[in-house]
Amino acid sequence: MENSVVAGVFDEIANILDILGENPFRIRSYRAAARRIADMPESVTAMAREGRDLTAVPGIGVSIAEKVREIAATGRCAFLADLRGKIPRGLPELLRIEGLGPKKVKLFHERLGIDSVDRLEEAARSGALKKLPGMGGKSEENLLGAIGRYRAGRGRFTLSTGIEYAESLARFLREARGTAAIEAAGSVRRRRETVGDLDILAISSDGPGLMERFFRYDGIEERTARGGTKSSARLACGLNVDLRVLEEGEYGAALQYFTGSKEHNIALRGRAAARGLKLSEYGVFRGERRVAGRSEEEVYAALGLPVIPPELRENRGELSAAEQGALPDLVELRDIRGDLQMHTTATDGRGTIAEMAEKAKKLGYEYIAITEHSKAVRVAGGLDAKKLAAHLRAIEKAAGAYPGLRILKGVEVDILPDGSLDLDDGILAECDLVVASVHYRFNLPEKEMTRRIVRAIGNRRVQILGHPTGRLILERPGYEVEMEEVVKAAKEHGVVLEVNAHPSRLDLRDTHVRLAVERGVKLAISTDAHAPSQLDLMRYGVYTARRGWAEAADVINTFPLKRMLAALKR
DNA sequence: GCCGTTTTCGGCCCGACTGTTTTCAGTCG
Repeated sequence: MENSVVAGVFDEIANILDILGENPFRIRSYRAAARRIADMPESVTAMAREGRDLTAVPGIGVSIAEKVREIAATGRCAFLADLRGKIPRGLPELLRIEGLGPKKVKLFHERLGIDSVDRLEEAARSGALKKLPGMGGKSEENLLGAIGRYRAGRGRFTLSTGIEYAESLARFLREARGTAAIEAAGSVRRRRETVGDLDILAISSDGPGLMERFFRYDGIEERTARGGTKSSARLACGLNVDLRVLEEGEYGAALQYFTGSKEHNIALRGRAAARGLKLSEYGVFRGERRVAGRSEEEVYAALGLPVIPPELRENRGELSAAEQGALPDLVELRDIRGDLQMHTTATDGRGTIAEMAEKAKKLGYEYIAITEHSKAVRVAGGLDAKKLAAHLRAIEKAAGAYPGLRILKGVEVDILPDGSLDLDDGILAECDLVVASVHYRFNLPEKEMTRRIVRAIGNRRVQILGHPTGRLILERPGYEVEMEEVVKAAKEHGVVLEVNAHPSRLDLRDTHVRLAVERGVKLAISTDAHAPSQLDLMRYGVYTARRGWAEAADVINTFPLKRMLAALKR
């Protein structure tokens, strides 16, 4: 069973306990455990079945370990079933509406019998809500807006959307007079796969002027707050942006604080407290005196640590690694020497071989691989053996025009439902590079899907496993597969796992990258480009690899050609 | 519910903002 499912159980428990008005610390424990489990690279139910000690996992104690074992054994959780009976089915969903927390959900239900988004909207429209204590016309109005946004599913955005707006806003604001620093913090800076909003921090000698300019930004739809140090707005795309103007002496502390993650900050604050210090967004304090805050270097140094790269700040062991001087030397975009998955007009790509090669040259690459779909992918016009053979010759011919760039003759062959490949051995043997991927029959039971992929990995022609879970961020979850088994098989057969750099895929995801790195399995960061411009998406794959603690040595397309080819051998 | 070089009991991060108040509750990050 996927960890996200187990995490979902504990999140739901937390939500219901929250509405019931339970002890907030007990609720926090369930949420912390849920988050911890979702982040674990190993399958927690598998650990339970193997009889391993789950209480060794931080955040999991006797009670939650017991529930995990129950879920692993029976697929259900009696405690949750019991809780569900205590409140109407629709209440937990209401918590997902912006500005609505457990107290109000409870109040609305007790006083007006509201148990669904529809009934909530009705009550808001009829003016019934504003008569309740603590509510008023403004609250009602805001709630209606939030319901609309919730319905539009505008909650989160892909990292690329977040980064594009963050960079555009920063460029725009940098032009304001008196702006000394401008930077996006938050999940964008940590390069999380999705972002909920933007936190932009600034130092300015003219705060009001900067706020003024902020509200003149083109994409702004609505001003939602305006204060001396903080203003907020919602962009037309639905993204919320906070702009904070800070003093020089607190900028580093604020950058650290607003970059998060929350979990990293909590751990860091605990570390501060243990040293008789207090850490807040205003600095590191000993008593009343600020001892650090100007820069992140200063803040971390005051706590006896080197600066931790933002991508690692998830409280997944980065603090102890930093303490021991064992932080990884993370892979960087400039380490990348080539791109090992892309498509051309021969199938569903929108660039010719020559156009892809031109773009690769501009990026300074030493090599690329053209990896066309195989015939099972009908919608993409996948190639059969005969057409692929012709295409391989076309690649050879085109390659002559690019002496400094090695163009590998590749294929992205489909993994059929039984784990066999869509093309036979003869034609695969003619390719320099075989990437194998799943493109249909996603709904196999986990065991079968795992068998399917593991069998493909066992095929001696396969060198890279493409987008290993098949997910599309914010659109569909990946297929159910035991990643532990996949990584194990990859290790055994010397198969490389792809980190697909497309912002909607980022697959392997960060926690799976970490698992692969820990097990010594090599990675390839590939854009899967379907147009020349998409070769620029490489940065997102690098971010994801960094979030998984990958170093250049873990990523084969940071190697020079000869060494890269050697790494593909199996 | 979790956790422990001060604790196996008694803590658990902490401050800003909003909308409602007449000193604060709820939500958010």
